[in-house]
Amino acid sequence: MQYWLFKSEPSAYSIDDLARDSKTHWDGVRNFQARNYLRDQMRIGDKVLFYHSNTDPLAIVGVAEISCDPYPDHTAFDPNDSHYDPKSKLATPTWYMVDITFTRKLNKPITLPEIKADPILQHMVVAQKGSRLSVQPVLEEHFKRVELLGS
DNA sequence: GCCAACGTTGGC
DNA sequence: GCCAACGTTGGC
Repeated sequence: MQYWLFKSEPSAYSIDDLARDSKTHWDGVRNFQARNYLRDQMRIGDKVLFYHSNTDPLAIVGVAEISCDPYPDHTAFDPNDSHYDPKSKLATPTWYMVDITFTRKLNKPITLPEIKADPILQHMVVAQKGSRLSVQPVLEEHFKRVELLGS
């Protein structure tokens, strides 16, 4: 079982949206490194930290769980979709997605400044300068610490 | 709104 | 295969 961090701009899709929907497709990933994590390593039952980017406050705001194995991202096949990619073919899809299911909101969101100030969490990928990956691996000790600090 | 960081594209 | 140009992400 592995741990991940998913970034989302709350104006596009927030933790409250996920709480309302209970479950969602994580579509639209169009970065090869993120795709490789998603397609090759994510499995049912993996745990996800939900992070709000491009907003105030920047913070880890909740926990979710991967609730299906990876499958082709069908939005890449749809010319009318903003994530359309003509190079992704039905027989050989370029892009993949997973479903995530809401677990809970943190009682206390862990803000990016708090992450950077914490002796353990400061090593998270999301705390590194220029860290743009929208889907990142998370170490178990980091996941546990976020749960501890956020409860 | 600015811009650093980084990925992708395409000319050569 | 190099690298300049360009586009995007996302913190500040």
